[in-house]
Amino acid sequence: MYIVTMQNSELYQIVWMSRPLMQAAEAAVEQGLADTDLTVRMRAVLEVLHAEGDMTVPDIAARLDIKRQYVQVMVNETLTSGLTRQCPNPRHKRSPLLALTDTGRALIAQVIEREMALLQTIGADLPSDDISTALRVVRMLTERLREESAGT
Amino acid sequence: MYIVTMQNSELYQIVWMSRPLMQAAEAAVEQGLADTDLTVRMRAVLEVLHAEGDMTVPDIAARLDIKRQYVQVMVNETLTSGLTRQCPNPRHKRSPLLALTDTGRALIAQVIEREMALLQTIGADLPSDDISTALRVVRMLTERLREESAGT
DNA sequence: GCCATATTGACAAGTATAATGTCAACATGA
DNA sequence: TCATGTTGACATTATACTTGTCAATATGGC
Repeated sequence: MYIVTMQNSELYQIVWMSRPLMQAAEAAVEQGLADTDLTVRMRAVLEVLHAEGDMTVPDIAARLDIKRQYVQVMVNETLTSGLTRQCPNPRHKRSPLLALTDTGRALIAQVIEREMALLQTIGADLPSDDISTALRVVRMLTERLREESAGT
Repeated sequence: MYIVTMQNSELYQIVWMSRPLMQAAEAAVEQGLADTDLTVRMRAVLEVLHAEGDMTVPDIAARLDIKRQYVQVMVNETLTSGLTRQCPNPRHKRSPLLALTDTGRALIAQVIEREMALLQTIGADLPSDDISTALRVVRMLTERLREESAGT
C-alpha cells in the first residue's frame, strides 16, 4: 500500500511536470530561433515537412493536432518567407503538396541540428537506458490518458 | 556515435511528448471536474493550498509561475464559491492568508483522490523503478532546459 | 517614529494561440 | 452527372494568460 502510493504519486508528479517541461522546451526553442527569421509556429511546419516529407495543409493539421484553418495561417507564413512552396498534388487537384525549398530545408536542418546538440549536452550524463525508459513511460502515460478522455 | 545519436533523439522525443502529455492530462483533469463546479484554474488554487497550506496570493502566483494579477482572479473565484476564505496574516497586514474552507478541503481531496485512482489504474503495470527513473529524467531535463534559457 | 520604497488588490487593456463559423470554388466518387 | 465532401480564405470568438497602471497601505531602514 505504501509503495503503491509512492509510485502513484511519482506518476502524478510526472504528469504535473509536463507543463513546466513544455514551457522550458518552448523557451529553449524560441531562444534557438532568435537569430533566424523563424517563429516557433513556422518552425513546427518546417519540422513536419522535414520529418515526413511533402504533405497537404490538412495533413499537417492532423499531424500537429491543430485545426486546419490555423495551420493554413502557419503554412502561409512559410510560403511568404520562401521556406516552402506548393507542388502539384497528384492525389488532390485543389490541395497542393507543401514542400521545403532549398532554403527552408537548410534552415530547419540547421535549427534541428543545434537543438540536438543542446540536448546532447544536457543529456550527456544520463544513462541511455534511463532515457529509453523515460520515453516509454511518457508515451504510455500519454496514450492511456488520451484513451481515458476519449474512449470512456 | 550511433548510440549517442539514438539516445539524443530519444531525449528529443521526450521533449516533444511534453505537449501531448500536457494536453492529455488537462483533458483528463477537466473530465474529472465535470461533475463538480470547479474549473481547472480554481482546482489549481485549491491544490496548492491543499499541498502547501495557507498562502497569500503572491505566494500562490510564485508557486504556479503565473502573474499575481491573474492568480488574483483565480483566487477570487474560489472565494466567491466559498471554497477558500481569507485569514488574517500575521506577517502581512494587507495580504491575507488564503485558506481552504471545509467545503473546499473536502472537494479538492476528493478530486485528487479520484485523479490518483485513475493514475493507479493507468500505471498498474508499469514497474515502479521505471516510473522513478522517468520522473528523474523529466525533472533533470526540465531543470537544465530552464538553466539554458535563463542562465545563458 | 518617520519616510522613502515596496507590496498588494483591483481594474483595464493587450497579446498569443488557438477554435469555430461560414462561404465559394471546386474536386471526388457513386 | 450530380450530390456530397474538401479546401482555402476570411471573420469572429475564446482562452489563458501578460502588461500597465493606480491608490492604498504596509514595511523596513534610519
